[in-house]
Amino acid sequence: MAISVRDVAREAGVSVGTVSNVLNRPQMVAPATVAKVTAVIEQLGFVRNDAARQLRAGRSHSFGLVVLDARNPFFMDITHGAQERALANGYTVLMGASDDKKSSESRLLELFDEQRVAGVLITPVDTDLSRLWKIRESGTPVVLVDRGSGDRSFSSVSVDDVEGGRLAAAHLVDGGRRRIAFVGGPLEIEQVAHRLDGARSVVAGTSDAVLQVYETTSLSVLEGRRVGEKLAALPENKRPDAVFAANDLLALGVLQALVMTGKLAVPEDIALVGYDDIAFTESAVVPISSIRQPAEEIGRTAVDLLLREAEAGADAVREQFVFAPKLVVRASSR
Amino acid sequence: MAISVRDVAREAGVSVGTVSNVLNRPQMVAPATVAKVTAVIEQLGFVRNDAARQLRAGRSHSFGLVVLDARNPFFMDITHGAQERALANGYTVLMGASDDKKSSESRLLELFDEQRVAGVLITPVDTDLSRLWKIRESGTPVVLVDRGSGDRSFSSVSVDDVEGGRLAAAHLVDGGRRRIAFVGGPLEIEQVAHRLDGARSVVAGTSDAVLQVYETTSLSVLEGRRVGEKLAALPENKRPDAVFAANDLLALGVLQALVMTGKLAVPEDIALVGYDDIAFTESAVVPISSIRQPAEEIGRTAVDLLLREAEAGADAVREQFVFAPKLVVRASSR
DNA sequence: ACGCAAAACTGAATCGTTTCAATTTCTTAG
DNA sequence: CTAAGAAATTGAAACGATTCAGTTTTGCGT
Repeated sequence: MAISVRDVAREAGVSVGTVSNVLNRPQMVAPATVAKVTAVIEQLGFVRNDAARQLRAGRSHSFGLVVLDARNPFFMDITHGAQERALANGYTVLMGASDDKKSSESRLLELFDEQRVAGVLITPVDTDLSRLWKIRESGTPVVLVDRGSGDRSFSSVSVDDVEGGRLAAAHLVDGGRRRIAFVGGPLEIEQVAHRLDGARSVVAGTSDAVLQVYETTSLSVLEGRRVGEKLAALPENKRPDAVFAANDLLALGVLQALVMTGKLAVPEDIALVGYDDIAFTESAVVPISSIRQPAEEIGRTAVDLLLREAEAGADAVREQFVFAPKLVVRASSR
Repeated sequence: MAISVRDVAREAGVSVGTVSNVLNRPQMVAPATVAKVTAVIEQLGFVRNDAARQLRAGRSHSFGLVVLDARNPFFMDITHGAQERALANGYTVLMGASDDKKSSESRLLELFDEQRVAGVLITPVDTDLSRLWKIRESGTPVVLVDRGSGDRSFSSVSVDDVEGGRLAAAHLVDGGRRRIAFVGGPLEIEQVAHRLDGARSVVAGTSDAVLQVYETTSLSVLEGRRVGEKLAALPENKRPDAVFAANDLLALGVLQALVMTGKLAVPEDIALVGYDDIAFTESAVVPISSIRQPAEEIGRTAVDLLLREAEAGADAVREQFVFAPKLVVRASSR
């Protein structure tokens, strides 16, 4: 049914080797032959069969990307950056979301393994990286995304989450807030834990501020709303005067809940700072202050590291990229 | 380097055919043999090479999905729905964004062609479907997403955009608005044109309402902001008293601009209705009324149609699914 | 015209899985 | 215990692009 190089070769009166050369190294083929073969390819509507190429090559020219949440704009931006850079280098990106579930993560890695991807970009669900070790041992480079590699055993592109937490908390404390609620979870997610650590360190450095943790089961708008409602129901003397949310979806949810109950004003009664600085924080009921991370840049850099490792082979140097987070102040904490 | 069925066969003391059978039709193999082979697979860490499978099968077990904008939550939701349904049927989804560009669309289709995808799901950039005809002729089923197939020549899953436009305009007119601005574009995008048509028909049915079109170059927050600023600068007698935006990103942008200039109140001075009902409209400065489309459902249904067509082969019946849009009223038009 | 190196081209072997006709082994009725 | 049929297993062929050692053609200096 489908046209193969063999058909093209026959029709053009050359050998399959020559057709392949026209496709892959045209400079090694006489111009006239290139023209003839190209014409036949066009005429017959020949399309390379990538499966056959990959089989022969032993590797695909795709990277696998595992993110935590495909519907979080932050990860979409990372994906976008990665895709752009990969495409520019002749690679394709297969993206999948783990939704915080180890099982989905495994399933995706399994899938990528079957595809013999040229490399894996991943924001791991937890700190257990044994699976990734195995993958790398089998010859597939791995780069950690939005997550540092504690012992530097993996290349990684991340943002200093402890510093981000510090920035957020310091901003709130400097603004006179004393009862700070940290909303985020699950705490197994390293990024969340680090942001909390950063905030804790700032609060600990004051004489009178306190920090209370409201752990969530996921980093979603819905979870944020749930916590927001709980906060709104608190008596004034127990109620926090500031909320630091571990990401913007949570912040958005908290804000929605506070605004809907109508009794509490942001930032007057409760100040609010989110994390990631996704596009939608800017147009929220009350524009939300946030900690900005260079999402697209993270994606691009991660692909760069992957390309470098793929080239260098097994003895590649691991590189750790750590971007600095930036506080963006908006009405929610002014 | 990598372990192949051959290695497994040798180690387990059986033939490659048997290993393959264990993998694909275990019920045809003696239980003891299944156990032995499975154990060896485990022990050796054998992972199927998907390229080889595909090559043999002639088709991959992936679907290709082309959306207009990967960063628009609406399309993310469609993707999510499609992915979910595909995975449940043992398929994988390759997603790519055309960003409204015919060239990117072509590039993606080319890529999918090389992968010999089992089917294509696409929201076409324009009305020229000739490329898709060719793809289908070559044996790959195609389903149009979020876009009807005028002549029913393709299976499609869409939402009645004309009706959606009508709902939005009727709501505004019923609310006493008379000078309605339609913000959206490019008008080549069929969905945008249809929404405009719907709105037009409603306005034409009144004696005194007028509709003015502000065409945008894309359906983004930035473009919305641009138009919003223009609107805000208009003298009161030329200024519309309502805006119908072709999607929520635009609506969000318009809202941002209006709120930022601080002179115009929504909905008092200008009412606003968006389209898609993405999650973020609810938490906007002023919660935005919108036309809801069942995004995930669209994705799921599209995959269903694809599966059905793939099974039926060339003589498959084309099916048109048209969902009804729903008006969701929020503060921006109350 | 001749020799020789460079350029162009050839085609069989290869990648790893699945399939299927052929063969071997197992069951069971008589 | 045997024959026939079922069940289990085998292994070579096929999928289609790429590679590379080997062969043919071209171009050039003398």
